[in-house]
Amino acid sequence: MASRKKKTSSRPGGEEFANDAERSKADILAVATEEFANHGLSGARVDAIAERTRTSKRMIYYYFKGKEGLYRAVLEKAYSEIRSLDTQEGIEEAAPVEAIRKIIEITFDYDETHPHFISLVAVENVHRGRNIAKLTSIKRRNAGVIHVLDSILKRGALEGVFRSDVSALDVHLFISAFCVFRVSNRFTFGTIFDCDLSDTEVRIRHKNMLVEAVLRYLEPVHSA
Amino acid sequence: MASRKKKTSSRPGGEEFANDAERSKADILAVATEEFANHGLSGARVDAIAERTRTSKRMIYYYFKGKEGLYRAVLEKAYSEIRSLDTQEGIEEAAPVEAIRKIIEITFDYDETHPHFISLVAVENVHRGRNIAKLTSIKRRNAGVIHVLDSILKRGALEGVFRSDVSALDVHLFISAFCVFRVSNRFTFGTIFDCDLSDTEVRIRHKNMLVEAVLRYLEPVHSA
Amino acid sequence: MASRKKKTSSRPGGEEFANDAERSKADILAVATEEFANHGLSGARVDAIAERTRTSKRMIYYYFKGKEGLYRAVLEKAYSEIRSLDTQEGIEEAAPVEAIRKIIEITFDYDETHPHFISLVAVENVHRGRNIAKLTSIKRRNAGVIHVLDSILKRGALEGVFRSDVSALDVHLFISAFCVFRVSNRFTFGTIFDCDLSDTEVRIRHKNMLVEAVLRYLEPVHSA
Amino acid sequence: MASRKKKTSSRPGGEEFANDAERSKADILAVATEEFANHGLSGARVDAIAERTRTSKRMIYYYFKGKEGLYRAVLEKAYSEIRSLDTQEGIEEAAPVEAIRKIIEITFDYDETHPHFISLVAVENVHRGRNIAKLTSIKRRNAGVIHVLDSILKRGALEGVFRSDVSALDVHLFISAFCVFRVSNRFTFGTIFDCDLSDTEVRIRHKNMLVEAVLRYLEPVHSA
DNA sequence: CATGAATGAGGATTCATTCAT
DNA sequence: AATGAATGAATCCTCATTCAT
Repeated sequence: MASRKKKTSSRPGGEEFANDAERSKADILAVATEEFANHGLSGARVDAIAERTRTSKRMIYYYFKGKEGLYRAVLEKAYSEIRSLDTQEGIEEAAPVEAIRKIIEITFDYDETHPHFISLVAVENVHRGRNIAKLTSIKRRNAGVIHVLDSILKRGALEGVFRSDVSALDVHLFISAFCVFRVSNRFTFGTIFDCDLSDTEVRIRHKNMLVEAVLRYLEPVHSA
Repeated sequence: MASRKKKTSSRPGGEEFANDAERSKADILAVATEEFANHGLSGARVDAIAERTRTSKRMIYYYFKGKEGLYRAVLEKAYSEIRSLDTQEGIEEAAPVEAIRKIIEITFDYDETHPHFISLVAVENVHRGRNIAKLTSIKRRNAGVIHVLDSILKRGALEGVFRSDVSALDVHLFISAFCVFRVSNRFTFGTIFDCDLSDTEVRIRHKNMLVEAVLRYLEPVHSA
Repeated sequence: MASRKKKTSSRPGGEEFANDAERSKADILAVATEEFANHGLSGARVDAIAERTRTSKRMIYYYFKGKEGLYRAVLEKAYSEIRSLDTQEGIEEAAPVEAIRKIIEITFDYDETHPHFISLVAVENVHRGRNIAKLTSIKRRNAGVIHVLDSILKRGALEGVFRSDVSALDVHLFISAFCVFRVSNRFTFGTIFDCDLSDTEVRIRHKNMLVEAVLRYLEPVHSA
Repeated sequence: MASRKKKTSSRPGGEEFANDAERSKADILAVATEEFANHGLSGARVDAIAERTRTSKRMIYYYFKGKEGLYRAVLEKAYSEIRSLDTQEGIEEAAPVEAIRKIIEITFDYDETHPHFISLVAVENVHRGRNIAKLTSIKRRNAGVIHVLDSILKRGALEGVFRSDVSALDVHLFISAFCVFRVSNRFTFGTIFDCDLSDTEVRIRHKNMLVEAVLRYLEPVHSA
């Protein structure tokens, strides 16, 4: 994956690609991500992907073995690009309530700005998660959120601001459900209820709504 | 007069199909629903559908014009089968809190027991809602929930048990997001976080969680 | 396989094909036989076969599922066309020596006039008989020769004109080896030894040679 | 002077290769022999050959120009390895009958132990001997058998133990046919007649059978 | 209203080979 | 004398659809 010797690298250490091969691969992956997100696994056309690429169809097979290999690479890349919450500055140190708010906002904004990723996940679920099951790297990386959430919840419980009977996994599910659904189902929901979920005002309202809902849910049981 | 077992309808008015044509159509639709849900729009094979059917491939074209027509019919049927909340007895009359609980439980259970429907909606969203936009009947039927919710929310606000600054649409989105996500993303979520969302215990916990979260969210703003 | 209803048959009961489907299949098989015989299994091109056919490439897949299916059909047909010695008139009744002579001549002439069949068998052996193993019909049909030979050898032994210590299978192998080799290896043998095995004079000489060799071999052990 | 382990030849005159180049060539040829024998000319894959080799695919092109060049080199090597009967000690001096027996046994054993060679010859015949025709060296080398056989036959005729009306070429064909066929057609013959021609007992029986058949055939015409 | 046979157009993949160094 | 990366040109195959009855 990393560059080895080629001297076509622009600047060592920069964001640029080490060489043409890496650049080509990235080019193919970018196009393929869109195609798979917009047409599904079977609906995406290798020809169509190749045509929108700087390279040829042959290269897709050279680099990714086949359509399915490309799809898996796309899936892996999409999942790997999620900036883990672990690395987000300030979350671990912030007050529990603020940390939760921050996590929700990051999640909400990420999903909002990465509809292709959301689509890809939908596609993968239609295919019963067959491919993601084979990509063990994804598992390790993404399960990290749970630990972060867990420590915040525990801290909040100790401080008396959160109830102590909720699991991090459930909270994550709760947050994800809302953030993902808004994006994944924007077309059917928008059509049926004549609304535009991508509208800025709506987006802000929904983000606040989720924050409020989660925080209220996490509040310790009201003393009578 | 060349058909063989024409007009085998048992009794008009019963659950039975009016005739073989209707029975064949329903047969095709049932199989197609599964295939489209499990393989997506492009992934589903007309041959595969025909093979699992009592009738022949030719009939699919006869009844539904083509693959896309069949897909639309499947989509329409899936949406039409959602028992509208309007018709659910007791909801309109129940106390607001109970009505909300009831609505959530019905929604939760419906999605839980209709994964094909959830899949189909996911498929349709991958295709940007292109087809559902053409099926106006769906719009009319499904928008009904909003009215029911709206009247409950209004009633709750009047009675002082609900805050008055939330829209029915947002509450519906909130509820749907959770219920749908649990089903639509069960494979990726289950794989990444090593959990089984279809587990009975988990299901009950989640259902209660949603009820509690929504009701807490709807509570009037706490007086300081 | 047999005609069912189509009325395109020229004359019922004649050598003609029952309908277009059968005619097309036979057409494809004839061309494919040549292509597989001349280029091998991998060397034969589906496109090339289709082009020399009255039908299209698509039909090959329709009728024979794929290239391998076509190859197997070709193999089966080639083997099925060997007129079994059982049905040859006069052999069972003839004097043992004459029967053997007749069998050799029939075998020799058949192989001589069916180089494509010989080639096909060579191709199949290069592929370790993988396909013929699956065509059980061939086995049944062709093993018949052994019974005929066996009864002749037994009769000859009883009459005292043949020795009794040779098996029908070995005699068949002996005869086949010579007849097949002359055809299967005609190119390498012809090139290396600068001779033309298809020359009429040579062919006659070889046929007589084989007859004489087999009959001498079958002679009862010379009393000293 | 850029090569790494150049000129590693151990001792001139030994069995070792003169250098790495020769060793690489031999390595490629050995692998290619198997691949061409087992999959035919078109069926053999350059990639597959390269993969099983110590060197890279590029070397095949470097040394042999291309797939066909490699095939020809394989063919040439296979034919060149046949130890000419000329060099077999004792044959020319032995009594005619013994010489014939010896020749048959050598031929029989060689073919039996070199199935890849037999396969290669079959492959070459499927391709109508196109390539062998271009390899004149093969012709010179292999035609030697005929001279040896011829002198033995002549000697036998003079001594009165052989008839004088048979040509060396025909006898060679006769012997080769049996020996080659047993190996080349072992799969189809074995499958159809449910027998294993590689069985030791069968092999011995067949070898004796051929010796006896040839010698009986060569016997002077029986006086009445 | 019903159907088995046929098919054009396009889709995924593989092949032997060459390029740049 | 040696090589890893790249590729144009086929090649096999599948798909939704229509035809003829």
